[in-house]
Amino acid sequence: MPSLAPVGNGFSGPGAHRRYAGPMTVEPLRNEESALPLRERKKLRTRRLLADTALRMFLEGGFEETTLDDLVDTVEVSVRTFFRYYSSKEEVAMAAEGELWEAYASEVARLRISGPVLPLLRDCYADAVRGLSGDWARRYLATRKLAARTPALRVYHAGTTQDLQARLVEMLEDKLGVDSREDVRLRLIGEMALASVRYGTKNWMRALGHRGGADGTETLITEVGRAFDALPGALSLSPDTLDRPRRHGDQKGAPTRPPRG
Amino acid sequence: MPSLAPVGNGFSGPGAHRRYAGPMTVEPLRNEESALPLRERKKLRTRRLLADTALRMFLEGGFEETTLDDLVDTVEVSVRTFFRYYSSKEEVAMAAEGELWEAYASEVARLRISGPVLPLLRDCYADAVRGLSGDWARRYLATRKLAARTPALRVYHAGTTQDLQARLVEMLEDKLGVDSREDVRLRLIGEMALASVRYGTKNWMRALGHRGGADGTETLITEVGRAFDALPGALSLSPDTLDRPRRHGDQKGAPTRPPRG
DNA sequence: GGATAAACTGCCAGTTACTGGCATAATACC
DNA sequence: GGTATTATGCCAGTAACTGGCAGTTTATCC
Repeated sequence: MPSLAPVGNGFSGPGAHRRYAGPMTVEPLRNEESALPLRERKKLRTRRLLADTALRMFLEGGFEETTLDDLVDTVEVSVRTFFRYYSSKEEVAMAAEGELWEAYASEVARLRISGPVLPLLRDCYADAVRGLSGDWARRYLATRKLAARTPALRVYHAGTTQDLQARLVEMLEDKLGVDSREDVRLRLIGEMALASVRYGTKNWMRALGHRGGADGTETLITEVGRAFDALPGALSLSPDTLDRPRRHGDQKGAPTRPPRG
Repeated sequence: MPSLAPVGNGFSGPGAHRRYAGPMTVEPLRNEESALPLRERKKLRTRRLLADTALRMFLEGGFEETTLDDLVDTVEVSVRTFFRYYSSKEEVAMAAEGELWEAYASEVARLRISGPVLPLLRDCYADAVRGLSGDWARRYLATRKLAARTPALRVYHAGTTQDLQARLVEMLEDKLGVDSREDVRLRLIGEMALASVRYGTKNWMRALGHRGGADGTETLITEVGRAFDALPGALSLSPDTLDRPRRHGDQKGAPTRPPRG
């Protein structure tokens, strides 16, 4: 067992249990969902109601302050049932992000590689976002805002991001036929792809914070794409190559760094 | 309050409490510690005993399986006291990494920037590692091995790494006199520095896994340095630029990716 | 050296996330 | 309409963590 990449069983609901491994949030169905067995539709409804209610309550009352009992009382399911849908309080809070990660992973999975890898990964992200429902962007923005002010969710977010990255690298290994342990660049590509996603998303949040979130989807894609494209230029960053005049002089204490050993 | 960067109060022991924010593991004293007030030395001893014992017990009996009561019984302190030294079970397990992060951050803090930033960050890492005690490399290797097989610790690790990155970027902003929101490259530099650290460390662990961990310190520095230097080459990765002949043919299911929208 | 102040420690009782087991109820299948 | 499947609820339990207070140890001041 090389690692513990997220499982991703069929979809939603009662399934595996493990304590804190990668979440398995999925929800791949959007339009096809009317053609589902009645029971499945009910489960899906519960699952969404849990995520939506949780997000709303956490935003209003705070993540730590809002107890799981509060949530399940509101949704009117038992605690035990909650844990058959989500494996932790963090997971239900970050459900929207879980959907994105799943979509991204499955875009990369269907990818056939020719040409430079990094732009391909950028396009996969765009396709993934476009594949999500119209309501998604709003939920995701709210989710990330909540996470920004909640330490436990920031940690959880970092964890799922790392998991996703591991999955991407693994898939790229297969597709390119190389072992990431032999070619340094492969794993670094994974790092940089996720770095771009993180950074682009941060800019997106800031942009949408002021103007209302009209069409978040396209803005998000633009920002993340911009981050991807900025990578080569970032490598050579030095004081001399800065655009804007930097304020010289006071370096905040600490003289030039003396050698340690 | 822009974010919740780790506090890093003086050193060790009973102090702040918050639930899950950035850890504050420090232990900056090594040789000077004999010249400490008696009480401080005692605290330091307890703190180290907790970390060492925890690491040993977790490695032998598993992180989840070993309970906090087991630990405090062995060390012979009360549970309440434990939480005055470490703010979570995860933190005590990853204490060695906490020390590294603190050392890295303080190296960067004393940095005066001239020339390309990335090589400077690479050297800071080297200096930080060299500044840690001789025992440290062994503890760190054990810590990371434990984390590799423990989901909760992988998540925690991802969290602290993100926190460190945020701190680095913040410090670079100050030193360069730019706002990372205005210059994309600044934050991406942070992403890539941490990416190199992560990746280099991974290689180090693999290298030291086979041959015993003779002098881990220098090997670690070498591997991380190598990862830093490989960054520019990684950006252009494409099937054509791969060194080794890639196995063609079977792309594991999934035909060429059809456009989604 | 002894008294006062400060800091560290232990105990207790409580909250909350999370889990296994089993009985019950709802749905699918025939 | 009867039966197998599967989701749900309840119960009791564990383990991480926290606040409060009392007791003890160390620093400080005289």
